[in-house]
Amino acid sequence: MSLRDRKRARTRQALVEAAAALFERDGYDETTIADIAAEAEIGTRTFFSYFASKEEVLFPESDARVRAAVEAIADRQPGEGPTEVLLRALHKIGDDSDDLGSRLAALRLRFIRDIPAVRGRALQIQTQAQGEIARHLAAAFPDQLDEVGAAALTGAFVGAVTAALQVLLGDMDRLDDPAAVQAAVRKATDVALRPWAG
Amino acid sequence: MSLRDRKRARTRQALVEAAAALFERDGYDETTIADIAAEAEIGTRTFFSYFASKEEVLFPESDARVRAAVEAIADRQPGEGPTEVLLRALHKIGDDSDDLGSRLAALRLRFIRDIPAVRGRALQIQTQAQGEIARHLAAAFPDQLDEVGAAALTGAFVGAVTAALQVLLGDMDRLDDPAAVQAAVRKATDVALRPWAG
DNA sequence: TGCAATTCTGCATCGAGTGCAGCTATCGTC
DNA sequence: GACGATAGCTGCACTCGATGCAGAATTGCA
Repeated sequence: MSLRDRKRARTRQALVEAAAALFERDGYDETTIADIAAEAEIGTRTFFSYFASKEEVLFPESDARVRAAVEAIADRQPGEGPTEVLLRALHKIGDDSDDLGSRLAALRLRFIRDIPAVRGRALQIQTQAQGEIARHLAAAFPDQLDEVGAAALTGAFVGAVTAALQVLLGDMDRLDDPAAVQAAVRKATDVALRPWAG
Repeated sequence: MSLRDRKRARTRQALVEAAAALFERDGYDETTIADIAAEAEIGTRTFFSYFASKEEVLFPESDARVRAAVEAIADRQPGEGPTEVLLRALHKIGDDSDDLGSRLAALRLRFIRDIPAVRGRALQIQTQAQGEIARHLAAAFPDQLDEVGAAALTGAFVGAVTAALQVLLGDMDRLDDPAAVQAAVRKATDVALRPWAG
């Protein structure tokens, strides 16, 4: 890893932390990109060479969950069918929401709930992730699933979990309590996926 | 209905049609709100007293589908369970996509696919609709469903249909062919809801 | 050390969206 | 039909997100 790359990674991290701090202190709308860039000690213009928009800085690891799911699909046992594999993949995602304790994760949840632009971006990321998972699932079970069937199955699972989670988190006041959020995630996956578990 | 209201409705309609015409001719990004307002012969500032954002003008009847679904839930037969009612509601929505033949509907589909901001807004509208349907469903079956369960069930159905439809429309080049789109919608609902139909 | 390739940065610009203040048109009443 | 009251329309100024561009600064490599 060259000096350039290391420096770039450090600057990126600094931007995420600066944004988190300012968002936390002043709120999302009240924080401008110029503020964030200044806090991270870079030029305003340079922000956009790290993140394409203001929302992106809230989702710096947006493909981690897809990787986890793809991994779970690849690790399938000989006897497993598509449903079991997908269930395992989603449970895995739910379990190792590694960064859930971070400041950024709490902010993200709050802003997804409160700021339309952030909610829209989150939904887009989720839709894209869902599509990629579906394609991997279809590729893993070519004789049991076509593209459309895999998308429908994945959409059903993800849609159920997301909707349940939304209700559970919707009337929670302390989104910054990792244990409570983790419990909600677990309950959502349990409730949503129960129909298929048996 | 007063003169004021009629005039307002007419202006609103004029804005939708002006936007459709300009979007069709020049594309979404290339059309400014000032253009749309000028075409509809109102001041630029006035646009925002009819639509809160540029995307909104593409979704002028965003609550029609929710109304249809709520109606279907209200019309339930004595013997029906939540699943059957919800299936009927979603099929009804899929069937009477009344405006599907319109210029605006074709544009909307294309822009949902191509323009991130529009896609984000569409996903938000869908999420909200889904939530309202779930609440009505929970209210209709208070002893069989709680809020979370109703959300999960609705999310599973809507998620499945949406994901299937996305694949089917994704590699379609003529989104302005109402028959083809209608066929895709029908196929998506069939494929996605088949697991529950039996 | 010096050259080439990236990266950073300020500047100018555009468009979306908001607050405000004044004007115009409609409504209900006399 | 005239009248204030109310709601809607409009231009203006402004903020902020986002992009293109060109020059300065930094890093990689010979």
